[in-house]
Amino acid sequence: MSPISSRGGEGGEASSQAVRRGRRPGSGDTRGRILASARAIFAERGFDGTTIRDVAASAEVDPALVHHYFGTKQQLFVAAMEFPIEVRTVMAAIATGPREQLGDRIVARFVGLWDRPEIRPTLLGLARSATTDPVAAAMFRGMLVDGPLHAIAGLLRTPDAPMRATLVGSQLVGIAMVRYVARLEPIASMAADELAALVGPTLTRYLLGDLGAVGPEGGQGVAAGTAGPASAGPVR
Amino acid sequence: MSPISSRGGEGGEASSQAVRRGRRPGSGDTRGRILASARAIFAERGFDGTTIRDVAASAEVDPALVHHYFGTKQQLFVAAMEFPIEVRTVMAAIATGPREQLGDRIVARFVGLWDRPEIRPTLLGLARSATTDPVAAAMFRGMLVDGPLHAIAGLLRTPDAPMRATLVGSQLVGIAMVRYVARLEPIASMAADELAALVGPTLTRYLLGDLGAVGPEGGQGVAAGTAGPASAGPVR
DNA sequence: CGTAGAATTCAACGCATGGTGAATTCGAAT
DNA sequence: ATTCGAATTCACCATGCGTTGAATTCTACG
Repeated sequence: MSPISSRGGEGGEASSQAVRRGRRPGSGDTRGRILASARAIFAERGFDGTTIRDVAASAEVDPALVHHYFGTKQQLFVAAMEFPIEVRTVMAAIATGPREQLGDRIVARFVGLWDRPEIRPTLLGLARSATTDPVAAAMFRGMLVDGPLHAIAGLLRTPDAPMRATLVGSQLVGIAMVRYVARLEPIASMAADELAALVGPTLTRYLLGDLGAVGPEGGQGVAAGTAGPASAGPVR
Repeated sequence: MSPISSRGGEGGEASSQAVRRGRRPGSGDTRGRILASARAIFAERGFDGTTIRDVAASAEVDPALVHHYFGTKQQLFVAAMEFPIEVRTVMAAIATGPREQLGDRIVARFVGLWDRPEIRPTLLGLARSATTDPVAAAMFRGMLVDGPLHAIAGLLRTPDAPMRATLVGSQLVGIAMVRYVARLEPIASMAADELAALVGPTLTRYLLGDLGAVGPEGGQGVAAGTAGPASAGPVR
């Protein structure tokens, strides 16, 4: 398609600085450009749908250079999808405030993360690839479940904490899928705080509410008495 | 790997009925076997991760035969992921019963569908592929959103029905992802009715509850008063 | 200036993939 | 028995992919 690589070499034309090879003259942060391109394309098409050649083209670079910097495609993916989230800070912000709005704060932080343009491609790429690629699945899981959700579960003292945390995870994943992957209206275009007001109570109930006497056999989940946490009052 | 296609032809051994070609002797429903294999592999690896050769091998058939029956790979996908859900019946079952358990019934039906072994591969395949493939996305959307969700929204008479329905969709998608795709415990192994009891109230609130005075401009969403539909009760 | 090393590209290998067209074999109708 | 069409396979093609190794060009340091 593109006439770029038509390196015919016909005719004389020896010294008219035909093609550039070897190291580039000025050229700033090439490595960074590759990484950015990779992030964008992974976000758009997922792991399988992304080709190293596309990444290279988008970064205006030879495919071999991609390998030179980041070895295999999987390693490139890992490098591109890695980002620094200050889990500690976020958790602290979530834990602070009236408890009947715990869920609202979680949703707000969650959506707030996705709405940050430097972060969204990463999360999108992970989400798009996690359904297929095991590495992506592990990263996504480690980023949502083993991180914040585990921490949240730690805040609760009840034995059914894992279940509550997983319920929260399910609603969060659903929001991410509907709002950012599928882009279903009106949720896709909704303001963050509005969404938080709508979905927050769900999470609050999952975490602190009375989920009803459950328990398949022996009822280990009932332990929490009437409400959940043995501490003062669950929901206010 | 498999020594099957080692058609060496060494030595004499001319007439010992060497290799089978052409039409097979007895052979029942080959087309159906191909379809079943396709469904299983699509469910496991998604659209991108599935190769026609794998499907053919799993059905013990030549790859060309797959093309013979179902043209392109996309068409095979569409054929394999199609299934008859009696949306009408399901909807009727959902609409019948006490309205404060509307959500429970929805969750129960939803999970009930996923738990049926003939149907799960289809839904899994769609879910695994929808994040990447546009065709799969359209099918998934048409199956969940344009089908039941739209119908549910129709039951409500309020102007914010689409929003309520999409919220329901988000929680359902989240459950599907956590329970069937990611297989996170304890939700993955939970009994259907137990899950329904936990998540049902969320959906009931999304559909009928007072979601708080919302509205970016002009608060149109309040219409539902305290509980929701003002009519005698579309939900019985 | 000279030179080492990093950055960058070229050219290609090997492989797997989706797809095609002709050939072969069987079942069923004539 | 012959014939016709469906079922099934073979042998390919063209393409695109991830990856590699050697070559080239620039920068930085002595």
